[in-house]
Amino acid sequence: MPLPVSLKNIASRAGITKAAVSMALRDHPSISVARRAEVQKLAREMGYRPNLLARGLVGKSTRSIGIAWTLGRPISGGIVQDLTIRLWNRGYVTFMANSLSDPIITRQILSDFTQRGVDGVIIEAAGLLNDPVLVGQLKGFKAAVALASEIDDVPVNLVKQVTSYGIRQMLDYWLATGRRRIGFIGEASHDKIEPIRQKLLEFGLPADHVHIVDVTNQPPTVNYFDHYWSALDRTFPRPKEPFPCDAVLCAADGGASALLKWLAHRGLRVPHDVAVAGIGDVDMARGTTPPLASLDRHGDTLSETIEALLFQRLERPDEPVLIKTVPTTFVWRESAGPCPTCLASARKGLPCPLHAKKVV
Amino acid sequence: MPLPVSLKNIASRAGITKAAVSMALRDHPSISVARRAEVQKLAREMGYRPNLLARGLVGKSTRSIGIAWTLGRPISGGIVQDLTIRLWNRGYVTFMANSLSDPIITRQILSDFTQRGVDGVIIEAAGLLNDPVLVGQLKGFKAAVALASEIDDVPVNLVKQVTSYGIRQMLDYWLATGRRRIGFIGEASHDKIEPIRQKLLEFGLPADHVHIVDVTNQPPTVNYFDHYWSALDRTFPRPKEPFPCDAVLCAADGGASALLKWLAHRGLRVPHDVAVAGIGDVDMARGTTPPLASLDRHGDTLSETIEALLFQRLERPDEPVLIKTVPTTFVWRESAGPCPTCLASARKGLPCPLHAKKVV
DNA sequence: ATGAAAGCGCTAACAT
DNA sequence: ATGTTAGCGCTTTCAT
Repeated sequence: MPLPVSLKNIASRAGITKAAVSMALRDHPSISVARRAEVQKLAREMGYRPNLLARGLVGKSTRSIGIAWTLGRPISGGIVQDLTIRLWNRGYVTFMANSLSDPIITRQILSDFTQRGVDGVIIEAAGLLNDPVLVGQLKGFKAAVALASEIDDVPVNLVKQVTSYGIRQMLDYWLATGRRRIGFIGEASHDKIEPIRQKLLEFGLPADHVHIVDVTNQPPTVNYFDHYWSALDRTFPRPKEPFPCDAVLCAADGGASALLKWLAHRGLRVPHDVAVAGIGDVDMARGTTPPLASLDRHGDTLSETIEALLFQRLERPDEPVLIKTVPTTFVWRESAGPCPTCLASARKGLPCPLHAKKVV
Repeated sequence: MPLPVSLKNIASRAGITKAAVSMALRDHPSISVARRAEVQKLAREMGYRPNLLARGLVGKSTRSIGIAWTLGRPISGGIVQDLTIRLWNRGYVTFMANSLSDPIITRQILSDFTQRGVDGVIIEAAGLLNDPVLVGQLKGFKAAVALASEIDDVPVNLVKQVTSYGIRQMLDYWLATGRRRIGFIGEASHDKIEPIRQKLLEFGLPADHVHIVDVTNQPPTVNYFDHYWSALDRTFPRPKEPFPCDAVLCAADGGASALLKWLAHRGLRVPHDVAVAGIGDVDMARGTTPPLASLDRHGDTLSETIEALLFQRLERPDEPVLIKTVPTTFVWRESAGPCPTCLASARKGLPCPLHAKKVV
């Protein structure tokens, strides 16, 4: 293996100082154009690769970004991958660490990132932004972007996933199609439960009409199917008792697919007896029976926005912090009930443009 | 934000050299025990955090590992997440880069990793190990581990995923249950097609009896469902023509779930007319109708093995390179055909211990 | 325009 | 035993 060639090596070969070489390579005007070309050619021939550790030590940028994320969840996983590509295309390399949604671990991660001189951090901050220490750490970076769903008044660039948006769409549809006993399975976070309550109130229904199965998804959870299935068996141990809901939102598509099976197993028909929807809109949501309605988180928009806010801050550090919102949207499929387009068309006495034969 | 405190700051406060401080903090015997305690206390009070860039520049370790992976595929994604955690627990931080399975990009990534002085690299090397330049780069790291499925004679630690193992299990089962017209959908790589051919020959069937729909999964593919569905429509445009296979293996579970739907759409029953299996064994494989048989890649074993090989090399660099293999295993579910345990029991004239009522 | 000197924060090799 | 000097590879500043 060829040992690394440094500026000093080039300098001695060229008969000048390493400082001059450094400047020549970066086209500094202090070096004559002829010299520059000469040095650059030499560097290329010798296979010079700058030591990024040394450059980062003295320079103002390490061209690296730290990402602290709760890895392992199918939904947000794609965002991280996408971000990695986007950053690489901008000439930045990514430090990745699994925050496990834990404030202590996240503090350590951010501390490590600081010690490594990253230019910026991206943090998935579900609930973490309540920790003042953590927020203080974030402010220490040249640029920081948080992905959150609730907090507003935080002194860092924020991309806010408005989960409630899609949930409201979904509830409008469910309530309009006669569903009244709404259920929720998953981590019962504020941003998911509250919009349900609100919609119920809006329709003149009691807000405590939400049946919640609070399945805390410990971060390393991969198998949502079994996780939800056992939670359902635990919560509804008696097969003879009637199921209390006529529409259930699940916080994960994998869990929703479990619910579909579980309901069938109990002799309940979807969507006739119980409507079901998930969150995440993974590809296999199309592959369940019936196809699973879901909430699209718009991961592509999310990562695009995160990238934009990060570099906005990196390039113009003095401008005030920004908050951008990205909605979720309701993706209808059969598991949720009758096709909304069919319904709308039927109301006008027309056949459905999508399902001409299936007018309801 | 508190500006970073360096060894120099501590040194001037303590009235000694920064070198002495450095040694005191690391309990070097050259420093009197009393002084060590004194300096360590001072450092703690001042909130000293070593600059890892500087330490890496001079020291022999940056306590960082680079991962070059084809991100975005649901199967291998979990491995990366798991590795990130494992490395963090060992005190290492992870550089993550998306190789997109492209040799040129991967070369750049490895080059960048070198310039940043990583202690080791982990590379998902499907097909990449044929590139001699790339292998040369790998040898330049103190430790390198490659995850591959085919290559054997490569001078780096290798974790070999033996896909063929599970495929052979599956074909034994399919051929034993009377399936003869085997199909494959996905990227028709050697390690997947060859074991199918071999098994056919073993059973005295022509090896060209494999019907291949070569769906190249460009790396950023996320939506396997639609991808496979359109490939199926393209390959079999005429609904009236009989489907040529009685058993089909799909390279991705998401794609397999599309096949299930597509077959139903064509009026074919699964598993009666056509048996179906996927690869990856994602949680939602349990949620299709019928439940989807699959190949378990044993991601946990995979990442555990990668970790072991990496640190084995890091700690004992002089020992010869190792190759460890991890099999895939066939996970039976209804989509593949009748329950193997039922079959085995029936052969002995006993009821199936798993499905007592469903003896076939 | 050109080049030499200083220093980033740290640790290993040297003195005393 | 106790601590200082030298130097990692790079860039910025200062003098010519």
